[in-house]
Parts: sequence; C-alpha cells; structure tokens
Amino acid sequence: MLNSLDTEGRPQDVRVVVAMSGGVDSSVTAALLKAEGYDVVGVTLQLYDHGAATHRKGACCAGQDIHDARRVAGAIGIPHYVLDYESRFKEAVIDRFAESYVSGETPVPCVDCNQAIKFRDLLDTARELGADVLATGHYVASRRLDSGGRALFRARDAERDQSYFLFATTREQLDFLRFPLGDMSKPEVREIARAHGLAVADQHDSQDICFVPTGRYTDVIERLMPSAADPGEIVDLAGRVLGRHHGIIHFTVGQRRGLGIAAGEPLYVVRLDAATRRVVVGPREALRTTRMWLREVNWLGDGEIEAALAHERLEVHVKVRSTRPPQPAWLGHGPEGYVVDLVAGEEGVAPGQACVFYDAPEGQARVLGGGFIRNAAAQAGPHPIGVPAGAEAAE
RNA sequence: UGGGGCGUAGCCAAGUGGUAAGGCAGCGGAUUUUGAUUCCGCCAUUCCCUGGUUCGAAUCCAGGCGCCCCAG
Repeated sequence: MLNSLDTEGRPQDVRVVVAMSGGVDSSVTAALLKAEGYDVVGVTLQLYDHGAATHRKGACCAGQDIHDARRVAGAIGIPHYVLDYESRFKEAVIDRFAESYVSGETPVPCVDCNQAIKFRDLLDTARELGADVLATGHYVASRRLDSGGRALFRARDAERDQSYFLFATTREQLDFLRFPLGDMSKPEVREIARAHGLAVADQHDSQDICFVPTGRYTDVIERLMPSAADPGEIVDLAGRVLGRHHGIIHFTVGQRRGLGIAAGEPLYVVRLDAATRRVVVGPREALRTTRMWLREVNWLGDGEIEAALAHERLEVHVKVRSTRPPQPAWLGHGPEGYVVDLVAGEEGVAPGQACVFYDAPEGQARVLGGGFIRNAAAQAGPHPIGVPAGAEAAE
C-alpha cells in the first residue's frame, strides 16, 4: 500500500525534503506534508543577494524570503537549512541568461534554474539528507504509471500551470520529485496557508525574473557584459535602416514597445541578428510562425522519442510560452533535428524560448517533453498532414 | 526674389468661422513565476509669428518668417 507520496511505508518513516522559497506555495507544501505526518525537512537556497532590492515584490530566494521560510519552518515545526548556492546560480542561471541575450536569443531562466539548481544540486543535497523524495510547490502534477515510473501533467488549475518551466525534467528526477499542489487552486492554497496560520498566506505572488533587482533585466546583462550595449541598426524586412538601438539585448521577437520608430502602423521585432547587431522589424503579420527547429529535446512520453517518430510525425499540442493554451502541432524529426509545425501558427516565437509538448489541448494534459527553440520561421503554404517532417525541405 | 504649394503634438495627419479627430512613438498602470504580446489610462488651453475682421478664428484678411516645387 503506497502512501500519498506514492512511496512505501508510513508517513513518519518517509523523509521529505521540501524546497522552500519563502513564498506561499512552498510553505503550504511543507505544512501539508508535515500535517500528514511525514518526516519533513525544509531547505532554502540562497541564490543571490541584492540587499535592499530583495524586498521588492516578486523576489524569492534571498534576504527577506529566507527569513520568511525560516519562520514558516519554525511555525510548522520542521528542521530548516539554508544553503548557499549563489555561485552556482550565477554560473548556471545568470551568466547563461546574459549570454543567451547577447547571442540574440531570449532565455527562460526559470527552466535553467529548475534544471541546473533545484533538480540537480538541491536534489543531490536532498539525497544526502536521507530524503526519499524532494517536494516543491510548483503547480504541476505528476502521477505514477503502471510501469513504475512517473509522468508529468499540467496542473489542475490551468491558469496556474507551471509545466512550461519544467519540461526539461528528466525521468530520473521525476521519480524523486513530488508536486503536492498540482491538483489545487491558488485560492485553496492560500486558504490552507491561513488555516495553518502561516504568515506568508497573503504574500504577493512572485513574478518577473527573480534575480533582477531593478525590474530591468538589461541592467543585469550590461553589468556582466558591457559590450552588450553596443548599438546597432533597426531595419525593416527589406533591409532599409529605420533607426538605431542601444543593444540587441533590449529586444525579443514579437516586441513592440521600445523601438522608438513612428511608422504609420505598429512595428514588431521580427528577428535579431547578433552577428550584425541588427534588429529586424515588420508589421504584426510578419510575426506569424509555423515551423520551429528545436534543440536539447527532452522526451517524457511513453517509450523512446525515436520510436514514437520512427514512421510518422506525432500529433501533439505545444506551448511556446507559459501563458497560452497548448496549440495543435506536429512533431517530427528531420535532417536538422526535431521540428515542430504549428497547425495555426503562433506569434512572437523567439529562439531560446521553450517549446513544450502536451498530449491534449486542454485539461490536465500529460507533458510529453519539449525543447529549446533553435530557430523559427514562417512557412509558405499549408503542409500536408501526416507527412513526416523530415521529408520536407527545411527553410 | 517670376509662378505655384505648404507650415496643426516627437513623427504622420483630420479639421476651411463655433470652441483641436485618429494613427505611430513616448510615459504610467493592469495582466504574467521567462522575454513578449494584449488591455486600460495619460499625452497640443493650442494650430509658424505679429496684427486685423468677428459675439466667436487653426479656419477670413494683411504683413512677416520658414520650407518645397516649377520656371530663370
């Protein structure tokens, strides 16, 4: 008989490390598991330190938040450790973030943080602490499969679903991870926080990039890499120079504001060319993207991805950003790697962002995996359904 | 210094006697555990200047100033 965490044994015999950020969600996660009788240990990572800036709303994992986590741990009666991960966080998340922008891409630091910090170093630390599982407050669900492994699913609360940021989670990590909030709504979580008398019950939700103290991510990049502010030209689709800019790091595909060019119609960033430092702009129609080439693809569906794509393209639903419902698409493998063709197209698809696969357009769809967008392009004309992606000419 | 045209917000632009549309850009906010998008709000007491006519002028008149085009 398995317990609520799908492990063997009575709760009191199961050690659970909870990653506590100091926010409502992870606090409730710890409180719930403790209330169930598990042997809960709270761990908070100090990821950076911006002094006074850590008081801003939306920050996590530094300064005040660490105190909040410690206070919650004390209130619910669990041991609590604070680990200094600043240098690892800087290398694995912040530096990569800056390098990505400088190379003309648009990074998703939250994915890096989960993969390089929380589900790697923290997970190892949890094992060293003798934990049977590592629990986090992410809004995502994981369920045990008959085969013995675990599968990842979208959160029940679609508005809160954080599966987009977790697509790179490996099967091995998944076996050790638990997400108790995956089937709860935010109001329910806050209610539980209040019921447990947690001081963080009404704390503001975190948002924006946690390690950006000023609210302007470009400040962080320019401090790390001064050359990032090198100016360049803003050109239209035909190559005509419309204006100048103060560094391509200020732009991302799909961006409208900040161009400073008064054309009759709104202009959007269509693509970035890091080599020439050119920002190419065009009308909104030019943003429509139907084909994406991926890299670092992680497969979480049944079996091996190669087997799934051996004979034909796979019908999937994909998200190219966290806040949109999965869109119908075809996943295939061509000569240049994995390719995704969007049936209806999406706008503002930027290299560096994640493309996450799901098995359904709505509900608690299973996360089949995903990859980082290497390149994206509009494709002329409709493509025949059912033809392996690799059979078509790429670009 | 002949002829014609024009001068309204940072840019484009409506308005031709009744009390300054709209778009773009910009700024602020909402939304958002990535970047964006989107949405909402703000943005000319004043129409190149100076006089005049009129109850009332961006609109009519006169004189300046500044641009542009054609012709020399």
